[in-house]
Amino acid sequence: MKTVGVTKIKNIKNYFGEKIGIDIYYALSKFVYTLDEKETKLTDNDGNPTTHLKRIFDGTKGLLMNGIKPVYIFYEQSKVFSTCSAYNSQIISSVEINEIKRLLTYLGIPFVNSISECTILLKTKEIYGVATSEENQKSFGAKILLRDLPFQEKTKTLMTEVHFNEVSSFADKDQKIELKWRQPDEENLIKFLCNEKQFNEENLCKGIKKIKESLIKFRQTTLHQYFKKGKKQQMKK
DNA sequence: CCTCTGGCCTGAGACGTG
DNA sequence: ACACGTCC
DNA sequence: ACTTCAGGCCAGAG
Repeated sequence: MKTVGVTKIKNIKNYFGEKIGIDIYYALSKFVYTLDEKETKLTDNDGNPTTHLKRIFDGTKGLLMNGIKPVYIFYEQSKVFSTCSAYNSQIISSVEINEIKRLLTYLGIPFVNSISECTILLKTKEIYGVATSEENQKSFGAKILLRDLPFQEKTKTLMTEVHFNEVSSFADKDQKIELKWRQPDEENLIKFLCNEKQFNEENLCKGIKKIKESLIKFRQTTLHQYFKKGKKQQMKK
């Protein structure tokens, strides 16, 4: 499919403190697909896959370390056109989805459970843009699609935005959803990932430490961020 | 002679270690 | 730099 | 809408 939107490439540094929505299937797509193809599948002791948990933990860590605040968008996979369909020939099971929600809760990362909530977040400028497939852009109500997200903690410096004029979803003006990014719940993370899912505790704690350091960085620059936002709003007028 | 852009094609993870 | 093994 | 995304390569334009 040909891109209808206008593409802009920006340095990741420009997104510091930015809140963005991420289609959960978009976040999972590549990683789950390629890893599950391999012989060395990642599983817990019962043989249940754990690739989805590793992806979301590592990916979220990477985003936070790059200064981006994610909110994950959950929805019925059949509700929209085949999101990332080539990768997602496999349907992510509801068990895995619920495990991811549990993980996000312990991580202190917000998520919403429907496309309409995503639309509200965009309408109220609670989030800047959404990472999803181009097919879903209109129904999500996203004028800005995000690409090349830094799910890894290193190497990436550039991120792509695709701007669109049209959306097909509209939210009620009065509705508002408040998002909160909390401190990770270390105890429950260890219980869940290490005791139940056989993650290496040392590695996990290192990861949690990096997430906490990122959150401190956010707090330190709150004032700067506030100023930046004000400036942006002025420019729009 | 360049630099840049766009179209076409292709392959598909992240990270640490040696 | 590159190739390879691990991650769970 | 109905096989995606992103990066590399190369031809053609400016």
